Amino acid sequence: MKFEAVTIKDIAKALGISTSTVSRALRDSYEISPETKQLVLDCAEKLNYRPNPIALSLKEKRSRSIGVVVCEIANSFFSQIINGIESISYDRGYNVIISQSHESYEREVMDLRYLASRSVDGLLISVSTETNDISHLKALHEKGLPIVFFDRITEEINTHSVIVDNFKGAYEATEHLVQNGYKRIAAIANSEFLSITTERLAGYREALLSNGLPPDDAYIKHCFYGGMIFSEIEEAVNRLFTLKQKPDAIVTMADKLTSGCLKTLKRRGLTVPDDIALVGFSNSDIAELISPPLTVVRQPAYEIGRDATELLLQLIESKRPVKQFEKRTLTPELQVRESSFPKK
Amino acid sequence: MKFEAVTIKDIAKALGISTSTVSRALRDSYEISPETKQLVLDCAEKLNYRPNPIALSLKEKRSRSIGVVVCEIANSFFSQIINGIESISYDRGYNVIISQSHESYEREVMDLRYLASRSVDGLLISVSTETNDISHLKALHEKGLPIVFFDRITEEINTHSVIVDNFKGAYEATEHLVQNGYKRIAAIANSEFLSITTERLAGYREALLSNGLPPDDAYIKHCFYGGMIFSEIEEAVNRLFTLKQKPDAIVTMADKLTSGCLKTLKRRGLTVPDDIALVGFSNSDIAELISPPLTVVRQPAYEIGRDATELLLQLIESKRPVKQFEKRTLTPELQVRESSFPKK
DNA sequence: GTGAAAGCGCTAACAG
DNA sequence: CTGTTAGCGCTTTCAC
Repeated sequence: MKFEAVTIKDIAKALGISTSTVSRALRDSYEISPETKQLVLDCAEKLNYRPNPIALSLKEKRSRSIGVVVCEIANSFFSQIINGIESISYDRGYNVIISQSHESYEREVMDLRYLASRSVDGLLISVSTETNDISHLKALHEKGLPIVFFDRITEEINTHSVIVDNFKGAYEATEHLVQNGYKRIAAIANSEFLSITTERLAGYREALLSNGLPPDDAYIKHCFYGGMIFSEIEEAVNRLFTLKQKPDAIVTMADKLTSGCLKTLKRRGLTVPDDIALVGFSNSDIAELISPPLTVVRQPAYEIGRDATELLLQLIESKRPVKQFEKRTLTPELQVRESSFPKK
Repeated sequence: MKFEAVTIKDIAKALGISTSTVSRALRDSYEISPETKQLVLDCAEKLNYRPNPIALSLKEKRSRSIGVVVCEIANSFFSQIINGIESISYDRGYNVIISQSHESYEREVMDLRYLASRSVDGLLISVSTETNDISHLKALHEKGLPIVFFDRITEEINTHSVIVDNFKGAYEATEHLVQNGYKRIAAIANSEFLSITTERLAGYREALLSNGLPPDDAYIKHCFYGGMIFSEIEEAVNRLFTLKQKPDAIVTMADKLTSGCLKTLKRRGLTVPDDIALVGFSNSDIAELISPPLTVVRQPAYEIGRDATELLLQLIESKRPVKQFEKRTLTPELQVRESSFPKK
């Protein structure tokens, strides 16, 4: 059930010339006479000739496709990133093959195996929250597969990466709460080894410290599965409320955690920000429609995708091995709304 | 900058046998002696041999990839669909190449040309809101490209399609409003020629009629760009408020329109549902967190993607031309929340 | 039971 | 300026 495509051979036959002449004419080679060129071009047009990318890939030993691994497509932050990835790849004639890890290390390893078997020319990845051991990535990298990390990166592999200033994002969110009169600010983050966790918690701690509030680890909760299991977030929140000194504000360090946390607070019948304030990393387009309108740290997701793709294509298309790597850091934005209004 | 892959040739050389023997051994052909087979298998294992999918594609004249065209990835409904598409394709060893039309007809045509040039084995598409003329799709279909439509379908091409019962979804949403005491129920929909528009508006009209409320076209507004331009929705809403008899409720017929409409209502300082009630098609995971919690028609998006992919792979892998086509209709669910609470 | 050779669509080195 | 040929990795007749 597949339609027969027109090949270079058909053109050659139609014109009574050799395939190589056709090939050269199509690529506008200087060796071909203008007349022949025109003839070939016209014929190609007439027969509606389309070069077969697979044959080209086989020849050039490149697939013109890149692999993308994210935890979840149906997450505003990542779908916006994919949007950015897609826009650049499309322009440059690359396919994008998307895989989801669903925050599972095991699934991530499988995804990578799959992408490698589809011989992608390069890889864009934000590791799963479960991923601590990155030997699967190292192996690919050592074999020469160009990789660019974004969002959740690793220092263990020397290559380009694109992130936002996570420290700053969390710092500003936390300091904003302090300035609005909140004193016992808790944090809910992903697993401990994730780069975004470390960086964001560092910003959070520093903001507390420089505002004279000693950070207390009892106020920091981790979600090992990144909130893929709702009960995980629920439990983290509930735990915070068992403390003698209940928190009066929470900073959530990722999209999924932000919505999950708010959901939990509501189910507990708490009013935000009167009972407890909330600021979270979130790229939801409807943060302003939420009740209460959410104060968020919003990341330039489209730009992250775009930049990561540009860097990756640069690696892929570079003639000589790239030795200098760039860690591009974009700036997140704190969007203040009601969920963090000054404490009464 | 690409790593050299192990080929069948390397194995042959290492073992001092021919490539055809290796090929046959790997495919477990009956013609090869068990000993040779084992030898080859072991060697392949040792060298970490991976078949080159591109070479296979060239030979088999199939790419093992399918193209997907949606208006926008960063839209809950579509990202959930893609999630479903991805899960099936992954299991069956197919790549998914995603393109976005951004609700532009022109862009859709370009996407299709691109996908065709990448020689996808099949196509999953939900047409853009601008798409009225589908000759570009017809051309591909006639050439033999298997196509499955989902969500926004067309009757002009005889093939499988997967939708939800749009009539029912809109009917229930509208009737629910009527039962809660609303009398002047407006509708905001996509462009007129879209299948979802026709079907949903039919359900809306029928619900009004069978409840003794004559439908009035002045209460129906279309967004030609599907709300990709926010001002479009804003204007639609504003127009409704210029009517002598202002509406007391709105039904929005798509995700983007729902959030856009609510945003507009809020900016106008209106309270939902006291000033005006709202029910909309939406697959947002945080509909319950919105202020007020939104009554929505939720579609089984993951299942739509899953079913559409199954049907497509069925077409692709079918030995004989398929003549019988299925229009699979899933059931949407009305989730009642505050935004449509009984009129006071 | 195994090997040699052709061919998928295309490019490129080598001849004229 | 154009044609011949080989080869990318793999499968598959066709010989032996």
